[in-house]
Amino acid sequence: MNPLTERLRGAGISPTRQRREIARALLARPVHMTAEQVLNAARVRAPEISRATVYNTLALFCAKGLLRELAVDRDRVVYDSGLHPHHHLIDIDSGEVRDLPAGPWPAIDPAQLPPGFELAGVEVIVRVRRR
Amino acid sequence: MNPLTERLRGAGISPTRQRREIARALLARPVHMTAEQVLNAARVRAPEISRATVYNTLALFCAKGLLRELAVDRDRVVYDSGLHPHHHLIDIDSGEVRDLPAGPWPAIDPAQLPPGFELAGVEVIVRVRRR
DNA sequence: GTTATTGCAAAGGCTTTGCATTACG
DNA sequence: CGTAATGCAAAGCCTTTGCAATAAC
Repeated sequence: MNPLTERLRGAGISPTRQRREIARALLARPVHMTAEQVLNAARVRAPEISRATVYNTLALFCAKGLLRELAVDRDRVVYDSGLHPHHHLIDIDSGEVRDLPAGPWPAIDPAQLPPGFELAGVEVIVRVRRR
Repeated sequence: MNPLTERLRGAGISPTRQRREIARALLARPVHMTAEQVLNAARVRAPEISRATVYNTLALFCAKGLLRELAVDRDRVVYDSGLHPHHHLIDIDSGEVRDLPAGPWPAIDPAQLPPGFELAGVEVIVRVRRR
């Protein structure tokens, strides 16, 4: 039926009304959104949704691999629904995030890691400012 | 005289007692420290130093280019006194930060940036976990 | 009917602010 | 002396938590 609902089910997540609205805002296409933006977007169709539910759901989606959390800087966190390997270009003044193809940087060779560690992820952030 | 004091002067920073203690903790060698760690370290020799002063001073040192602020994740920020180009390896469980040589990643070609933007910095974070 | 999910409001943690006091040149 | 820096406590912001009400299966 609804592909988003199926995606939630596939990830082992009960597709409640609130979660479906959050998924609609976030998972329909690759986007970068703050928690507040997600709340506002979800409230368009589900006005009663609470901050707590948004935060719970964002953490749940991250844990299930539907989202990535991206620490833009000390006080900006965005949730990224682009699942393909990619990096980020960030306007340091506005906080706007844009995707970069993962191409320019080689993958990490796991053998180069310190002994006893395994790779959990690589994050590349290119910060720019308007000239 | 004192090389750290001279460095502060060279950066256009009045070397007050508190700032000298913060510089001693942070700038004497390349380290990664949280604001709280800086406060504790500075209080060893300047017990009256306040959180507000530490935060003010960290922001000042960053603005003057003596430090870089590194957003490890949503709730971990460290200040990095390593000034040479380098990237970071982070234990996602402990938050421990280690430097990586900048080598494996080529420098960004400024011509590749979107028009109207200039490069402000590149951050590479390799996240690992204990196996 | 049970169990999971939600909403609310309060609590939390870290950072910033306002302002009087103190140190500095 | 005049300006800049500091300390304190309060305020802020975003996020999490506790718990009763609600919805899902």
